[in-house]
Amino acid sequence: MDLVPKQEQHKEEEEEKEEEKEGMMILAEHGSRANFCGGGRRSEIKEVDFFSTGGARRRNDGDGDGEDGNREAGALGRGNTTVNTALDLLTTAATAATPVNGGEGTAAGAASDHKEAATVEGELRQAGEENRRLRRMLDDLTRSYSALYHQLIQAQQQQQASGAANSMLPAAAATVPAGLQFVDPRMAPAVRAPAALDGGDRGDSDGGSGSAGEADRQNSGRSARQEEGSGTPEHDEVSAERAAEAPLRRVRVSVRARSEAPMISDGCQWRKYGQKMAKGNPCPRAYYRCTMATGCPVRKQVQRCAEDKAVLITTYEGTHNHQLPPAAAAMAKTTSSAAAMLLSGPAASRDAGALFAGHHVAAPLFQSSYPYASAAMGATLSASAPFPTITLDLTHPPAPASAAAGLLPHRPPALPALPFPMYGGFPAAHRPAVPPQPATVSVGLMDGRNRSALETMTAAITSDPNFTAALAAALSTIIGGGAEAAPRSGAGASDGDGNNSGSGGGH
DNA sequence: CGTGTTTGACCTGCGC
DNA sequence: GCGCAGGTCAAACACG
Repeated sequence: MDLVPKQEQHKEEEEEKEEEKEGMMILAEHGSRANFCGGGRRSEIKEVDFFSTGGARRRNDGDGDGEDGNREAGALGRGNTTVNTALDLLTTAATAATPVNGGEGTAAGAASDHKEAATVEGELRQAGEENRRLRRMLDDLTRSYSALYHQLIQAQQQQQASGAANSMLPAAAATVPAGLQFVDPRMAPAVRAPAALDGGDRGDSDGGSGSAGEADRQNSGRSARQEEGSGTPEHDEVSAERAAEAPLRRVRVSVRARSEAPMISDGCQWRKYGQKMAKGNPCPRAYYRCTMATGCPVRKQVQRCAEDKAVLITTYEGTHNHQLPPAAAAMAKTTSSAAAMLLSGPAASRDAGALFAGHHVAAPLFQSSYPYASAAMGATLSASAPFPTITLDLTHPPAPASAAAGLLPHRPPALPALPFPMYGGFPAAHRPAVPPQPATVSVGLMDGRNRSALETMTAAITSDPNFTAALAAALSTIIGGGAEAAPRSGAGASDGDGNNSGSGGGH
């Protein structure tokens, strides 16, 4: 009901944001304007909308080389796949804090604005150069990946040819190499699972109607349990089937990011429905459900990391049964891609579960199966969680994919901590190829605690070309697989801080 | 007054 | 069977 006016309001805010996006990165660098410690419940800056989709274009436009941002992003993809991995960081706070042109009229103010504009322009040029460098690096990585992939396929074919009669090999391993799974998750039995996370697909296919209830039943723990409780014979088959699918359906995507804000923004509207103290963590865990549509089963948990309270852990579960705003869709793409990577290797997932059960470590599954994705995205798999959970760690620059594959020479690991890594080269590329633990402390952003969430988040994402590369790779696994049409998944990142105008949640 | 948050109670699964 | 922990519900409360 209230969605319409709120959306309109949101639209207006977005327009304002559009105007201010250009300066976001610079603002982040300057840092001082972002106020993440708002006091009021409503006025507090709670969101870090780091998956908004328009800013890169603006920045690229500002680059002045006449190159369209979309084209730039398109270069990230290979062939016909256009993957816009541009990640924008913006906060409502920063937006609000950004001075609005006009109104002041004082000469000093005008001079100051002019000076700032010049500074911004310079920064934008630097950003443009950085973008070009990133693109080149991405191209290199992509080429290297393609070469390796083809080698893998050839090796696989040779293996199959030589060992065709050898039935000792597990079928999956013999026919679907991990790399292939990554490249084309559709070939894996669990392919539907990522689609399950991808609410957008369904929403597009059936308009999101009619499936909401089912999705809710599928994703609501309580409802699912109640449903499974009916033990009629004819339910047994279904139950068994559901039992088999349940783990896939319950896949969760967790996003770790440094943020002072109580929640990170993903463009979705959330309503808090519970809060619990989790064992082993002094910080409470908040439970949110999506309120963008009635009965949307998507839920998320927000909790601060026990080891580092500056790290915000957002876990998404479920499938949106409605259209998502661009920002949310972008985030959804990311998380659904991550889920796709996780689910495209069911055998690997099980292996990981067996190998790492109870240890809560990053399963090296991704290092083995998805060297690029894992190394680049910092994607880790937690086997200790009740459900398969893939974690996208944005708290520190992930290991370089190319380095992980031994494609690029290692560089000295120690680099001076830059105030804003985005403009300081690629610190991420200098990190060890394989992080020892997922919970390892950020290197490049080690001193980011004192920085605003915007700055750290921005740095975490934008400074890391491998992250975007991995996103491109991950998205490419979805694109063409039916998820491309409008990949929206239950991943959003955030927002909720109370500004949500909930339409009433799922009950 | 409508909407969202808080918070204690309740339910369920799991391990011992 | 019991206790613990995770997850959810819903009444009470707060806010605009």
